[in-house]
Amino acid sequence: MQTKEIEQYLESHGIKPSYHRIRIFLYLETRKNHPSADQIFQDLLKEIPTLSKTTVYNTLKLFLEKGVVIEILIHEKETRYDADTSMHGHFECMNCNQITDINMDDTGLHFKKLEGFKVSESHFYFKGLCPVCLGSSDKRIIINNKK
Amino acid sequence: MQTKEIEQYLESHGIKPSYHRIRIFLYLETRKNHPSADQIFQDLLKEIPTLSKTTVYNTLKLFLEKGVVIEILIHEKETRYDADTSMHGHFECMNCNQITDINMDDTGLHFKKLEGFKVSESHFYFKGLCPVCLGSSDKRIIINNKK
DNA sequence: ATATTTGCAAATAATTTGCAGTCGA
DNA sequence: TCGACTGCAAATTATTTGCAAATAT
Repeated sequence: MQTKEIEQYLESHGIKPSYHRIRIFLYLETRKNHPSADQIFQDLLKEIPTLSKTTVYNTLKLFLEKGVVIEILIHEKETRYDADTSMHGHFECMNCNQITDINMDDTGLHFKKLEGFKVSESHFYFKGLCPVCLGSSDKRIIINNKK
Repeated sequence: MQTKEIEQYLESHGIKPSYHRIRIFLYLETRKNHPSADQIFQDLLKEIPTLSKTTVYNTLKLFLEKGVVIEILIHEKETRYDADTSMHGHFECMNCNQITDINMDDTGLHFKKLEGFKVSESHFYFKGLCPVCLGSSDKRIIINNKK
């Protein structure tokens, strides 16, 4: 997305497109790295030295309320964020902690409506070892990196 | 499960069945209420006044490592625990915060293996309103209780 | 000029850790 | 007796809050 598009996208969701908001959304949009609030803060701080962590938290909270990002509750310690709000799953590598998008069609996953419930969010995630860490010839990193 | 069975179950998973460990496992087993560490602590404190929260945390960590409980990462604030380690989903009501087990067969959910990944855990959860809160004639509680 | 956005510093809350006392085989 | 289990208190860490300063319309 271009900056112009992001402005429109945010506005269409009732978010005034301030400079910091655009930059944070752009970050999520382009990196697609499912970062924590702190990762966003640390990375953007290099480019925007005046940025404060409170603003990151404020912005993420607003984005969440307005539905332009979703929370990924996959890591015990910290919430991760995703600007892709379409239905998809996630995989967290227990070795490198990278989070990968999982296309639902690829998994063949589907489910019917839950009787009697009003479902507003559906999430699914997996944990294990990603192809990169699996393929590593040095298996020690898998053991040593254990949290 | 009887206390005797729990002792055997814990031992078979490499856990020495101390009094507190048995009581905590029994709590999870019988209530099936997907509690937080604090909920377990508060409830058991009434019956075991000498219990400390550290012991609850220690025990849950051990249970997790030994695979007799799973973590439910569905609530942003706190980790919930489940002694049912079989594959099943969860539903968190955004009104009453109750967590309900979802039988995978009921949802028709299934998925094929993820190519190239070594999957050791699969989780899925839903959020929305449960039948009880949906059926309530006083809709205000749904609005007022909003976190 | 007026409402919104930002940011510092302090507060909160879940969880972890260090360490000493206690208990059970 | 000896190592495992327990628990207090302090530390850590992610997140939130109060409020004042900066900014935008």
